Amino acid sequence: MQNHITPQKTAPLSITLTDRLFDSLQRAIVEGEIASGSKISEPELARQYRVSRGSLREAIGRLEARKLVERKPNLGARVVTLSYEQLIEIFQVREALEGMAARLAAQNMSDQEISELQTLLTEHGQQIEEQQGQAYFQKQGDLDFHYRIVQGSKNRQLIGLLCNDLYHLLRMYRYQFGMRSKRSQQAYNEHHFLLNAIVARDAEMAELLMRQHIRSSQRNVEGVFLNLNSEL
Amino acid sequence: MQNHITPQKTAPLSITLTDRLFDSLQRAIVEGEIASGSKISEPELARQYRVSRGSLREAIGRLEARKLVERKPNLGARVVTLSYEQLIEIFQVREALEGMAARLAAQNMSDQEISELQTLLTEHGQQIEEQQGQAYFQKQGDLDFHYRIVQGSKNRQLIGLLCNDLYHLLRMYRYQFGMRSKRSQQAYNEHHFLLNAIVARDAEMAELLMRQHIRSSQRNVEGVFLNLNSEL
DNA sequence: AAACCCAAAAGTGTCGACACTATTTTATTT
DNA sequence: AAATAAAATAGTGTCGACACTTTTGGGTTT
Repeated sequence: MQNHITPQKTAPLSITLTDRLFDSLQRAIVEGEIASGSKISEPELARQYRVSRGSLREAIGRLEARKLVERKPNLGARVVTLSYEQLIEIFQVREALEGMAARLAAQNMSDQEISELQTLLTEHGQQIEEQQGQAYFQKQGDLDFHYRIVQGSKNRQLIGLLCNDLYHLLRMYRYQFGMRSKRSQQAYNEHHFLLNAIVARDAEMAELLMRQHIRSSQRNVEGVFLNLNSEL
Repeated sequence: MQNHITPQKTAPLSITLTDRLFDSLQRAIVEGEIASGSKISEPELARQYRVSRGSLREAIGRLEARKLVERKPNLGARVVTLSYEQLIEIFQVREALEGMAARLAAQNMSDQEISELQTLLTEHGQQIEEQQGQAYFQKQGDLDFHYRIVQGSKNRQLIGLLCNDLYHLLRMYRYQFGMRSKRSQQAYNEHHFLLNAIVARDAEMAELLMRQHIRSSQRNVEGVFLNLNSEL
């Protein structure tokens, strides 16, 4: 029984409701709209999003798989609570995975992709000179750069782990702790070294430099946290 | 408000149906009971397991998150098809993650845990001498050893990624391709070297040895596949 | 007033039914 | 008979309802 009054068949965007719900919720959680550590009430959220509980539960299930919420049987789901310890854990995993990604990228990126990455990095350099202090673009730029290298690894397991699982958690930390680093110039330099290694197809060196880069970023975060604590 | 009459509070057997379903399906898929690459019919499976489709769908959702099945909107879910390329990808991720795990384990394992691991390894050595060729126990032993080191890293992100995501996929390959390695003696030696590094609390060396160990295992698998192809 | 118990309310887990989409089968045209 | 179109079938996506569990609130006892 096809309804011949609905001509919007043109949009095979049959993206499922659960998908959209998942995206919305993920964004809301990452950006702190739904407070970290808060309990998630299924009936309430279902009303709020005008959606049945069934679909909502499937979306929450995915959020759980991405470690954005924790669920206990018969008790419900809570948004994860961020901790300094967990952030360090994430940095350690990133160091391992992105180090490998850089190694593989040095082997597997196409010349085309590499030259695009060079262009991107040049733009970043200009932005840093022009607008000193505006950390917003830098953060985005940093993410872009890392993102491309991960893609360049051509390892789909790796890509999935980093882009689907870890990066969202990391973005959540950035939003909620508002980490504004003053090391954009330093980070830019490190990106440059790393890219040089990739251009030279030096996999070993690429991994080394990526790991140093991430450790450096980690130390920066550690410093911020120490300062924060000393201010209390 | 302690209830001194209900001591069985210790056993919260309220494990949800979806949980059990997920476990059953995961086992069935990993062990090949549900053929790799085959389509999953929700109504059929629901009848088979005497369960409603709703619960089944939640379980399938989790399987998807663990990359054991792939789902396309309105088309349904299929068990992932294993490929040589994907197996190599998994080895690369393992090398990165378990390398880091070994590094952290060298720093964070308790003396108690280390000595237990030494005991375990000694048992493995005896088993190898006693029953040459019985690769079953060796495989299990290898998994035990790696499992403990990952736990020893004390990094919950890392533990989750390896034990919940990757290891099941890896077990699936083992079941379906029946990889029986003839290098149990070699693997045992490598485990021993690695453990020595951990005993010495040499994190750098532990990571290096773990990575070599996994690469060695990877080369073994590559060899098996090449032989397989030359036999066709 | 604090601790305990019990009933009411709210929340989660599970189910069956309906709506819409994709596939297969049947019917029609050339 | 092959190709196309239409109808029937099967499958997935979404929903509302019921069952069971946990929490809440009020009433009783010490």
